[in-house]
Amino acid sequence: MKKKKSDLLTEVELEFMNELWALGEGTVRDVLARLPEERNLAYTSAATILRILEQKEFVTSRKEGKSHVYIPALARDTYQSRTLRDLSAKLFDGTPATLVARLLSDEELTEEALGQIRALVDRRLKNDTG
Amino acid sequence: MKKKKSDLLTEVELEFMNELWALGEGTVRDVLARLPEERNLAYTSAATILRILEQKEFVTSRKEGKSHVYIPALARDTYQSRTLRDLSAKLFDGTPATLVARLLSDEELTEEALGQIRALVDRRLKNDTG
DNA sequence: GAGTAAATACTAAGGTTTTCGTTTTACAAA
DNA sequence: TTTGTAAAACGAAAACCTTAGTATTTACTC
Repeated sequence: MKKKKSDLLTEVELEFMNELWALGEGTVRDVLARLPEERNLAYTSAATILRILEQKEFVTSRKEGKSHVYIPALARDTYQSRTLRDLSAKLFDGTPATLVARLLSDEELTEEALGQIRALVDRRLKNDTG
Repeated sequence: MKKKKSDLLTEVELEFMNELWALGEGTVRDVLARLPEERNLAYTSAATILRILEQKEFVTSRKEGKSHVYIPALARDTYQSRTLRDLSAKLFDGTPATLVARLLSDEELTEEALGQIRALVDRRLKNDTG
């Protein structure tokens, strides 16, 4: 029983997954096209990263013409939750309230964001009765 | 202008910083003693990690007897904020409300945690008027 | 079926992280 | 002053991440 490798994406893997999530699915070229101009990544590098993502089972692929089309194997939501749980455990003593407290204490938080957050909490509390 | 160097702690670095934050300050042996039994890390490994943390300026140190005492160079709060800003940018489209939404959607969130979060938001909103 | 353009597979270099053995240094005890 | 012990400094191996060049395969065209 070898225990799992961390379940979390590396920096570049996340960069690619974000594009795939935005696209729904896509080829190497599709993903590459979405990266910022100044990124200047070789086609083969992009192909390697997607191959690794497939190997790690973050994406699947199907053959279409001569290309592979890559499809996220987990939803962005799911990965967001996983990341937050991990972060909460490692840096916030496992108490999500501390995490929110820190987020709220950020000076740069806009009024709008604050309002949205309050609405979210209210809604969640309402739906919870029962 | 090579600069860069993401400002963020690696996995093991964070593990060590957490112990230093809890201790206030400490020697290699102090930190090592706080790690879980099964961690089984060699003294020299721990010393190396602290040396790296010092080199990256996450900690400072002073000499005391024959040992070095390591002191966090940034507060945990500060690092928590930094991490959340980074995560928000990379995985939540830069909108903290999305992050909170995901956090709230976690099934395992307790009633207590939920209440605490609401209280935090309320307090923040009150203090903001004016 | 052969040629060709595009895609994938293979491989590897260079960087960082994690780990620890060996050597050097500093303090203290005899 | 010599010697013993604990810590620090050094160096380096192993694992993993990022990038990309070269080789091979694929599928479409004539």
